Amino acid sequence: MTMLGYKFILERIVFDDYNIIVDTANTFELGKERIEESVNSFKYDIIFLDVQLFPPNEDQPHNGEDLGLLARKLVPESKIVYMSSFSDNYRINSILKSVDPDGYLVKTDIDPKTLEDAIKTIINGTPYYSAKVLAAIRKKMSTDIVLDEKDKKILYHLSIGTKTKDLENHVQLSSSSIENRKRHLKSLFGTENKNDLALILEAKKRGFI
Amino acid sequence: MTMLGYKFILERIVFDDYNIIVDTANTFELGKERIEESVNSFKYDIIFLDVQLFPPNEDQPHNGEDLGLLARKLVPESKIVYMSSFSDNYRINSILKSVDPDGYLVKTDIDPKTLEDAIKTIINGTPYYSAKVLAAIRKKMSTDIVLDEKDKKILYHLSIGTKTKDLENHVQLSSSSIENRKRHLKSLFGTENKNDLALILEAKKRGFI
DNA sequence: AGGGAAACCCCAAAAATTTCATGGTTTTCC
DNA sequence: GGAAAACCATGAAATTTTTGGGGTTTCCCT
Repeated sequence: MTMLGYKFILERIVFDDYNIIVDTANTFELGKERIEESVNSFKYDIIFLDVQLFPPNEDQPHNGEDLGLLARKLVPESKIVYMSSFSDNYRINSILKSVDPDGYLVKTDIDPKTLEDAIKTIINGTPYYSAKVLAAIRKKMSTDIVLDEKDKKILYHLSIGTKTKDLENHVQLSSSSIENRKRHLKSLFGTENKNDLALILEAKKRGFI
Repeated sequence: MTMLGYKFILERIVFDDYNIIVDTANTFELGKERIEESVNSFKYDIIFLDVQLFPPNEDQPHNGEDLGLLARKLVPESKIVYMSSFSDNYRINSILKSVDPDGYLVKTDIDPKTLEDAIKTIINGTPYYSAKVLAAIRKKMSTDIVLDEKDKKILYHLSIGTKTKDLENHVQLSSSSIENRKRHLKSLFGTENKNDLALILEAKKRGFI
């Protein structure tokens, strides 16, 4: 439904030199096919992707990030734009890093007017990020805290409720090293001698989770 | 002259709820005064700053970055927007990190229309970065190379022509450690067994210089 | 309130990484 | 052609990180 809504809005935008035609696909497989077909025929100017194609409890292993990576590889000349319904910093940062899309729009940020702006900007070669995305980017750019993969994993697992003693199974470190790193993280985020919740909240506030 | 031009353009923008009045200051000292005065009287909604207030050969130790940091400290409620005439990634990244301004406009990116957009966006609480700035940000966000201060200094000094053997005077490392780090940098940037120029060009291309 | 699990802290040894001095080879440039 | 600079390899020293093994404190459940 929302996909069709966007198709409708997009096709009504008036351009000077362009005329918009929207193809749609509502599963990962269908999207993959569309992209693969486009390789040897008409390349899309812009490919819009949803970050989360399915509810996470489905047994589908693929998501919008994979599709973006595929598109980047097969049709690097097509612009890629994400339209995500949720806006957690971690996901945004992860996709900006791995896919490096030409645009990222959080759905609650956009209306027909800004969508039009976004498209015109992106066609023009300038990336477009909506307000919530810019906020996440800004947080990332203005911090000088850098975390390696292990630190990120620790934070992530703590945030989903994994117990410290069970972290060893996920992070490939001894328990005392994990304790060390947790201490270090807490000092980085200024939550020394506070509990894990304080650490997670601060890390979230600063866009690391 | 350009300052007056901006004042003129800004004061002609029509807002629904706002009415623009522009104060100006064309030296660091004057700008500092204006900001200090504003603390106990009328706070500016937006403070526009030029990155480079003076030609670098003047004996003035202060620049727009210092002024931004001062403003952040004295009047945190005022938005800060940089308008820079040059657009090297290093400077942009540095200011985004230290001052974390609400906007950054490269002068060649903007015209009266985008300036108006920028102001309305910023007043609205969303940061605004012009095209060249977004390009720099995008590069930064999509790389997973992280350099510490010493690496950055090495790159910077190499880029301005400092000889490797003279780097010891600037980086507080032994010459062989510098050689090591240079080797490491070249492998990070994929310029193994190439000369320094190749390294610098690649680092520049990726937004590190 | 009592007891057990988890979280937290401290320390010293082991392991890994980085730095450094040394001595050599290759490249650059006048 | 020759000297300076750049580059490379190696092993020892210094630094940082990891690890195990103590312990105490906090949390949580019945």
